[in-house]
Amino acid sequence: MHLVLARAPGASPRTAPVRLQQVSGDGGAPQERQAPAAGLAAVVREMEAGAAADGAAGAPPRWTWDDTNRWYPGLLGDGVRVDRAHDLRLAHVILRRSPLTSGSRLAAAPPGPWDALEPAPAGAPATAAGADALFDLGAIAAGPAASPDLDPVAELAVQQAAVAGSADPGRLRLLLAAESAGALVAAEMHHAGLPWRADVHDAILTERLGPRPAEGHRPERLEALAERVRAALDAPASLNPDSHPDLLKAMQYAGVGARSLRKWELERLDHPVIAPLLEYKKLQRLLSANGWHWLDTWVRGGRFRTEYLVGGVVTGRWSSVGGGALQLPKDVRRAVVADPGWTFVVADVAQLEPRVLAAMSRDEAMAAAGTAPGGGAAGAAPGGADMYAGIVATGAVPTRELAKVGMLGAMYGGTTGASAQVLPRLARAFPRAVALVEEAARAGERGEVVSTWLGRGSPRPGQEWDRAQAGAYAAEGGDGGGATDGAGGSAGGGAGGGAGGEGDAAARARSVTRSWGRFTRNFVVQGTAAEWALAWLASARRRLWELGESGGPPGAAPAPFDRRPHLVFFLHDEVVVHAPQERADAVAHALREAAAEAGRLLFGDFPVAFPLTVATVRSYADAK
DNA sequence: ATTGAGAGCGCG
DNA sequence: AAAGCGCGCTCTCAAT
Repeated sequence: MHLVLARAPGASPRTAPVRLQQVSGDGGAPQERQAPAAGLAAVVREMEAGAAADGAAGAPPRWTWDDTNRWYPGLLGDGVRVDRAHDLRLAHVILRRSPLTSGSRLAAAPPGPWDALEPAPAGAPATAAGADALFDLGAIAAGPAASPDLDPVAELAVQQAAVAGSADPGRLRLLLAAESAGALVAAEMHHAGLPWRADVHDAILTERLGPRPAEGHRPERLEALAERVRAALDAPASLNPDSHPDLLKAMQYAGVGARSLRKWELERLDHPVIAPLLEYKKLQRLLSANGWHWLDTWVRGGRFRTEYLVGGVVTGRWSSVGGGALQLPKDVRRAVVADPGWTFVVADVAQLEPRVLAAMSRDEAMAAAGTAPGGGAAGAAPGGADMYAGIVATGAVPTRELAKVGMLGAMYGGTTGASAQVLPRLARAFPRAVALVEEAARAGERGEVVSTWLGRGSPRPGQEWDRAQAGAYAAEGGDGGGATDGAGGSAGGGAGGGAGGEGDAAARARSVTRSWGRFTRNFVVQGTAAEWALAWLASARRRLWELGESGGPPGAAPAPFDRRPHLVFFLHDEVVVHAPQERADAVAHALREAAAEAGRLLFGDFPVAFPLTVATVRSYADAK
């Protein structure tokens, strides 16, 4: 049963009463009640509790709202958790683009307000500086409420019709439920925050950079390295190592022979400047990306809070804005320390993407390589913890390293080097898996849309692709026609190709075409892996809650998680759970069960394993 | 002063 | 070791 939340008209959006409209499946008129804004949490709490008390008879409502972040943070602030949700904004994006719903009224309609809806922020950033950073990036809508002409009940009906009339309602229902559960998880993780010891972080910085300098000055270790770089190049004190053009010129003058300043390129050179320069770059990176300024901006009250953008990547992966949360360097993770009496349970999936590829292509030989005892049964994770070793065991390739680069090449579209060399052997051993990614690439090259396992559609190629195709036979270089770039933003990156010579046009077209093929090739795998991860998250969230409360005094975690294990971090194929120490084993078990459930939800009884590596640690850095 | 690009590196 | 996918973020520099 869907329970649709909307603001009643009048007053300010913050204080207006809330309409709760109960939409049953039979198409009848919704039953409605109202709650004062301040009393919403109590109503929700009561309905959730009532459903739980009813047992199997009363399933909890599916809370249906325009954007989870417009409603749920306030409920969490009042200590209220909900079991299920339907996020209309996220669902709309999926249904708009899915090939499974291409004939629906939703997909046929011109872009409307639901397409224009920007994601709402989950909560106030730690500082004004943080707020500026968020809004400057423009990724987050600052407005407190969606536009009033949004009718969530009507939108829900349109969405339900699109699903019911689709080519595969079951998959779409699963996808939409998983996406919405992800939105709940994201809001809850923002609410809880990632435990962060500012004092430990500061100690890391001081140890590596020297004491925190005055504003506008380099830390002493960094300044010393800059001086060594200048000395090795015979460069004046005015040389700023952060200025690439200047540094490159100085290196040229000194005969270093560097073409760029990339790390791996510098590493192959032999010159006295290389060692201090690499060290300088490393420390400068630490300072600028995760230094004291980062600490001041993003950590408050012992927690780091970022803004997760569910579905922020076209493939369905999450992105984040604020603090570079999904790029936390390994060595900085030492500052992620569990509260006293609590611990972290860190779990990640071994080789998620190739396993997903094996399952979606129904390649039993490849799936077996991920379950065979030959695949390193030594680890704590049961069931073929190392798929690459399993591939070696089949005899397809001689070494683990080749198995790995070969599979990555197959999934990314590698055309050179070792990965291309072993591709034929992988294709012979695992014909179905390789055929699936090859077909996705060909479809993309033809300009077609491809789909994940559950039905998330890839974006259509943009104007760059169109222009390249046109340019291939007519190198006139006119102004590329206005490319209707569907709602939701484009994925196409890339350089705007200028008008070039005729001979280049064909080559450029080939390059653009193949580039899009690599994108669609990877889309089906990365996107399906993201779906598996969503299902894992959703299942883990429910199982963790069902573990119940621990005894003893509440910890530092905020309600409703103050006595409960809860998710605090998610990184594509990895989760971190913050848990009372004595619950660690139960949490680990719940995460493994959730992984198995995710596999069943997506792939039924197809025999593919998703083994986890699980570690119980005080600091995140100790997990790997 | 603000904006946009390119380069580079962190993560999966 | 460096081709091939997806991101966020910082720094500098040129253009506005």
